[in-house]
Amino acid sequence: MSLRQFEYALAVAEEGSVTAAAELLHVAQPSVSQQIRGLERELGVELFARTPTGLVPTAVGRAFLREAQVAVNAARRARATARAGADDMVGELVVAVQMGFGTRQLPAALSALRRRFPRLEVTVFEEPSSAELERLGRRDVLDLALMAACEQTPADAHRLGEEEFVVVLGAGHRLLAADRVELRDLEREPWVRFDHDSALDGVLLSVLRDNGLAPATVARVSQTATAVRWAAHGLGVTLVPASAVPHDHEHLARPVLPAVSQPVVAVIRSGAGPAETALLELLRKETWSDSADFSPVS
Amino acid sequence: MSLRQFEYALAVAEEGSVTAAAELLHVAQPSVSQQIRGLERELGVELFARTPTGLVPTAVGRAFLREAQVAVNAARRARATARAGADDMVGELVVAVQMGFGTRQLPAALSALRRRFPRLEVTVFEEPSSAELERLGRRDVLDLALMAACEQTPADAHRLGEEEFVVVLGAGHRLLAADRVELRDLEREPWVRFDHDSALDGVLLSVLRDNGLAPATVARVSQTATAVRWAAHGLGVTLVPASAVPHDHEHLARPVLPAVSQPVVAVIRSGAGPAETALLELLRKETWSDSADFSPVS
DNA sequence: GAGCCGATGAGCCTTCGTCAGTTCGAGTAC
DNA sequence: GTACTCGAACTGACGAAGGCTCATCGGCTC
Repeated sequence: MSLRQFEYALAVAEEGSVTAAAELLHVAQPSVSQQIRGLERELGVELFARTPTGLVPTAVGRAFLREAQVAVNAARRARATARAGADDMVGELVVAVQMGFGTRQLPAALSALRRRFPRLEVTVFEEPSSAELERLGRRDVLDLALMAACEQTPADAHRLGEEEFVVVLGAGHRLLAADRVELRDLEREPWVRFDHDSALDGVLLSVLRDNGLAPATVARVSQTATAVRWAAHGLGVTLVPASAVPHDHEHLARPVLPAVSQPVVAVIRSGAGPAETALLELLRKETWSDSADFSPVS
Repeated sequence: MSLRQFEYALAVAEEGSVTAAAELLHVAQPSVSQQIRGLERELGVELFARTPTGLVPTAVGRAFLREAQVAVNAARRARATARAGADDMVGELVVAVQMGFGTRQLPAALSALRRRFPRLEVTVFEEPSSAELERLGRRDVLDLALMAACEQTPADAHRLGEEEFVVVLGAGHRLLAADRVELRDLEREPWVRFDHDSALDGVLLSVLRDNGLAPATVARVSQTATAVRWAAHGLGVTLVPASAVPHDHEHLARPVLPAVSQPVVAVIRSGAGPAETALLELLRKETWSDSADFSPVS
């Protein structure tokens, strides 16, 4: 697969035909046709249905093209970033956070950090997958990564505590009467889940499987704030790290039985400066694993 | 640029040398060296510094590699999505939302939609840029897109209303005493901004420029929930669509003078089914442009 | 001096493009 | 109903460009 193939396929989807796409791309029509065929052959699926008037994306083609668009956009940003030069990077702290983790702890630590380093500038990436964070960390392109520990976590990772998972229910939900929710009581509930292959969706699948359950999916989202908001609206229930629940939704969140939690670690860049090490210390000082807060309130 | 070059560069960053990366990639060492050189030549920048013991990413190289990793990850997901087949797509509604827009309206509309179509499953993408949403819409890979109107908005877009922007201040901030905030009073404030090239960052820059101001950047984030939370913590101030502010943070939000707002439109897929058209009608019924809510509360 | 590293040049193989032509389906005229 | 035309995608041949390996060189460290 190549970016060229992605660009050709996206052009075909947009223009509706190979011929029109070829004109747009300033290549001959057989070139586009061959690239599309080659891509379909490599993947073993039909991305487009052939009609007498042109090509139409299939359902799997559309799903594919959404990701292809992400790849092409990232490549364009990569080029723009490189061309803009390194001037933007001076004095910057680059932090990546696994989605939903440290949602309260990180801003508190950064506030304190800013008092020590008033000119500091922070860029934060919120990643869906701890595997991707591990990869970014290994490639030394981050200053600090905050993630759930997993089998690829390097030995020099700094353990911060535990992040407890809670289920968020809709306002008026019958299970809000109890302090905690038994997982089996969620058997027939529809779920607001996270994107395919994301770590948070993996946690949900793993937890449900261990309790002999299967999720009925009502929605897939990419951000924890969205999942919590949609669950609060009653679209379904969702399982998220406790710190991802805003204060005004805490009354809709309940710990689950059996309890679900994950160890949280920070990985700091080799050769890190004073700001990174100070942030690490400030994160250590934060409170982790605060499930005791999730009792019913008046 | 190609995915192959991205993979080679990421491998070099991870392994620390061309030779080790070549072994990992099962190609000869000159192949990796040439690909890296070709990439640097094409971009006109040095992504790696040469040392006697190997290559080390430069600051611009690290920024580049972060985006390269996003591209490679998206390509991997594209392949996995295609190979998994179309079975996952049956009965699914794919919605893309421009970051920060319709944050309250969409879940309310989806709740009502679910009452009419109980088996409906929704996937939502939250995109940073209206240009990317336009592109996805033109490529017919979405069922419904919700975004700020711009010059590329197609003529058949459905106008829903206005999204008013508000500034979020830290608890105890001096400007909270007033009903509204004059932009010029924010002259020396540090800003929690959004990612480079994102639409929300574009709005901020445009608004400040029009008022003769320049932002002092304290942080860059990708999600509106994060920006609001960090502003509430006092890390800086942030400018977001009003609907992105959760209820428990409304007391920290103020409309700005001169007022900032953007028209919100929905674009529906050609040949859309009953669920899509019903969602559109439900979105029309929601309340847009609710800045009157943002007065001080006891 | 030995070993490790990246870079260079030559040669070979693969990929991508164009060109010419073919096939197929839809629409139109008779 | 048949024949013709048009527009589209696909196929095969050929040439150019890209990517790979192999051999080698230069620089640095120990």
